[in-house]
Formats: sequence, C-alpha cells, structure tokens
Amino acid sequence: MLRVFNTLSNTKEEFKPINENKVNMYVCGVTVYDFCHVGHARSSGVFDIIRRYLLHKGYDVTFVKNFTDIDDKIIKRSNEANIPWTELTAKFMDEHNADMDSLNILRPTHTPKATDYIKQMIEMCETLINKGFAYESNGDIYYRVQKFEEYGKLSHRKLEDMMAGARIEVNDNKENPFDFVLWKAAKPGEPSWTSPWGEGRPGWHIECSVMSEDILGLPFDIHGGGKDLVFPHHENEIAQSEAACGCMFSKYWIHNGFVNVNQEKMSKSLGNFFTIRDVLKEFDAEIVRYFLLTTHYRSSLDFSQDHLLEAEKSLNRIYTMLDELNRFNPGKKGVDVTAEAEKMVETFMQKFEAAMDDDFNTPEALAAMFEVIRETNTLLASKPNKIGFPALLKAVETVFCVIKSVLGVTKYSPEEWFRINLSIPEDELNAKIQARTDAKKNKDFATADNIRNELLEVGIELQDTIDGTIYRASKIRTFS
RNA sequence: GGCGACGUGGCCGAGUGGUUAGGCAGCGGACUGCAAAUCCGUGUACCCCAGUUCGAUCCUGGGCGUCGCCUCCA
Repeated sequence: MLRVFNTLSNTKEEFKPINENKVNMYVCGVTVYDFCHVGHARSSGVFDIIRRYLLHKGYDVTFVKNFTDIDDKIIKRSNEANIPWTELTAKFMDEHNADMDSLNILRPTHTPKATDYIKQMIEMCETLINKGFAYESNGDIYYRVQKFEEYGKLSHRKLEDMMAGARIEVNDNKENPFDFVLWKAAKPGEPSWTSPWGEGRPGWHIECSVMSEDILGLPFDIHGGGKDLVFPHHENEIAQSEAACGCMFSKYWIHNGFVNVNQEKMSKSLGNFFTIRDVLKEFDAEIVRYFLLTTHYRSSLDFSQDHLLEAEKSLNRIYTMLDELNRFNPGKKGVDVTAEAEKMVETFMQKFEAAMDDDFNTPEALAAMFEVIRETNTLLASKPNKIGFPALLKAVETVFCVIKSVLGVTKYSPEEWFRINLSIPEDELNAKIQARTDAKKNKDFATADNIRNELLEVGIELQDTIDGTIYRASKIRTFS
C-alpha cells in the first residue's frame, strides 16, 4: 500500500487515485528567464521518481509541468538583454529541456505555457468576479481572500494570524493586503493582451489553476512543487480553482525540500546557486541524479562537492559489481546458487517496494539495492557453476531493471561507466598495459609498478584479474 | 512577531518504544608479487533536562541550537 505525505492534511495518507488506475498529476515548472539550478534539478528529479514509481505500480500517469513564460523577471531580463521576451523564453525552455534530458528525467506528458492560456485566464477572472471572489480596481483584478473561507488550509495558517504579523506592503488598489492579483493592467511598453478591463497580463497564480483544469480536469490527483510554493502560490491556486469550480482542486499535495548550500537554502535571491550546466562540467549527470536519491525528498539536501564525490563512489561500487558479473565465466565445477539468487530478488523486491511505498523513501530503497550488491559479490566469490550463474545473472538483471526504470540510475554499461573519463587514447593505454604485463612476466616488478603509478596519475586505475589486467578511468579533478 | 521543520556513531543518511539500516572513511584479517577490487570481522550513535513506561534515540513537557515559510523563488 502506497502512502504519501499530503501537505493538506500534514500526514501520510493512503494513496487512492480518484479514478481507479488513472493518475493525473500537475507539477509547477520554472519561470524561463535563466538557466536552471540544482534546486530545479531536485524538484524535477523528485517528481520524476514519483511519476516513475507510480508507473511501476501499474498506474496510467498523465504528468503536466508548465512553463511560466510571462512575468516581471522575464520582462526585466529581456529589456536588459535587449532581445524580445518571446525569444528569451524560447531559449530558456530549450535550455531547461536539455538539462532535464541530461538528468534522465522523463519528458512530461504535457508542457503548457502560460501565454497559450490567456483566453482561459480571462474567463476564470470573469467567473470569479461574477461569483464575488474577485474585483476590478484600476484595471487590475484582485482575488478577494476573505471571501474564501478555507483560505490558509494548505499552509495551515489563518488569515487573522497573518494580518496580525503582517509585513506586506500596502497597496491602495486592494481591499485587503492579502488579496492577490489575478490580472494586472499593463504599463506602457510591456507585453500585454486585450481584456474586458483593458490591456494587461496575467498574475502568476492563475496560470496553474487554468492549465491544470484545462488539461487534466478537476479534481486531479497530485499537485506538486517545491516547499516554497506552499504559500502563497499553491494556497492561492486552491482559492481560485475551488472558488471558480465549487469543487475540490487537487487531492494530494506533495512538496519537496530545498537544496541547501552551507545550511542555507540555495536560491536566486541569495545568489548561492549552482546551475545544472556548471555542475555537469565536473560531474556526470548520473552522479547528480544519484545524489538526489540519497536524501528523502521532503528533507533538505545539502549540496557540496564532497557529497557528489561520495555519490560517485557509490556508483563506482554498483558498476564494479555489474562489471565483475559480466566478466565472470562459470566453470563446470562450482556451486549452484539458484536458490540464493531467487531469494535475493524476492527480498529486494519486498524491501524496495516497502521503502518506496512509504512516501517514496529512496535512501531506504538504495539500502535494499546495496544488499543485493553485497550478496551478489559474495555469491560470485563462491564461484557459481553453469547452472547457478545464469540464475544469478537473471536475478541481478531483474533488480537493476527496476533500479533503472524507477530510480533512473545505472543507465550506462559498466564498460561505458569506467571509460567516460578515459584521459589518454585507448591504444596508448593498451600498449602500456601490455608493457606492464611483459614486465610482470619477467618479474620486473619495479617497471610494472611504475607503469601502474604513472597511469594512476592520469586517473586510470589498473586491476589484475585472473583473465588479465583491466582498467577503470576516473575523472581527474582540479579541486580538493 | 505568526506558523512550521529539524538536531542520529569520524562524515553523510534511513529508521524504530526492547532485536543489523545503508553509503563513505578508519582499523584487523583473507585474497594479491605488491596493489586494487571483493569478502569476513570491527564502532558503549541517537542535542540537554524532566516525565510517562518494566524499558525511550523513538511518546509528553521544558530548554538550547540550526533552518524554512510569512516578499520573487523548485
């Protein structure tokens, strides 16, 4: 039984989709005016894994992630760069997609853009005005927060409490300082659309209300995003959508924790962010993806080079096992490990699903995977015979098929993984390995060790096995 | 000021009212020409104080500390 933590109830709840086998989910995407940073990677990674696990459970998942392609920051940035805002947003949508692809994040089923839904946003404004939930003021349209009795139910705060500690700016156009804008009148020179209230453009929150309803219908199953969106963004979405339709908006609300740098939230405003692009120059995308799995999605995740290096070592351990498995030649002698292999898969599946069923506990799921790795290494050391080895191979394939499809890591073959960072031509390397093998044959261990040390300095590690010498290349890093 | 989260062994990080998380690093052993990889063994861990309990790291109350939301933000 899958249990998910619902921000709305502040508890883990049994997950029961509204329609049998169908899951509709909507995740808030990015405002496209800059490159994505690691915080975006986390959010995207988290919801990708949630989606993949739901698929694994057999659900038919429709996954919507929007692009916010009109807002103050976009206008500002396009003015600064002196390029049309549409060009700016088109560029960063492409860049966003490239980053997400490299992180092995499945493309959403739908990726609506706010500006494609202007008409529907105007209609929702009209509906809300007609129902008394919104009002016009100098060409702006505001949501009348006090009219929506349940306002605050997601973020668990009361309007009165918020008013008491209010530290928000006074705006003469508003009836109440917590009223938020649905539609704003255009200033001269700004991009704008024609509306019943004159030229203007949409406020931020309304796009998600409109696009989710248009594509998924109401209510839908899961609405997600970063923790920082709980208030005001998601609270406001609920107010708009539930007031407009008179029904439930989303059944489950899922929010991911932040990425921290030195105990502080990584954010644009603090300026302590790393773009995905920059991190990928130093670390393979799979390392970044694995790193995201090492902490539960609701906790904050501390971003540092050390943690990425640890993630890399963990992946090395995984690929080492897979490599040794691939290279193993079973003999006539040996043991039949069929029973152990079958038991191993069974135990893994049980532990893996229990972990993921418990609010997508990926660190515990990884622990189950590492148990398979140790067990497999042990079984390999016991020399499986021609009957036992295929059973072991099949068992490991079954396990890693799940790891690949749900967690989205170990997409490489071991050969690829240990070759990504090869720093010298392979011919040259093979020649050196041959020279060392010759030296070893002549008991000239000094020469052999020199060659080995020389290669180690360029990131290539040699290992002697029964079937000859193999190599593993790792990235030479300039820092630390 | 209002609301909330967190504090686990050298580091990271799950979890539980009494019985092994897992990874990284360290130490001892096996293996190796030596290594590496791997396996085996190895750690008086749960911020402080009080309470509930036969028993609390896990429950309750208080304290200290860190962080987040309340303004754009994944």
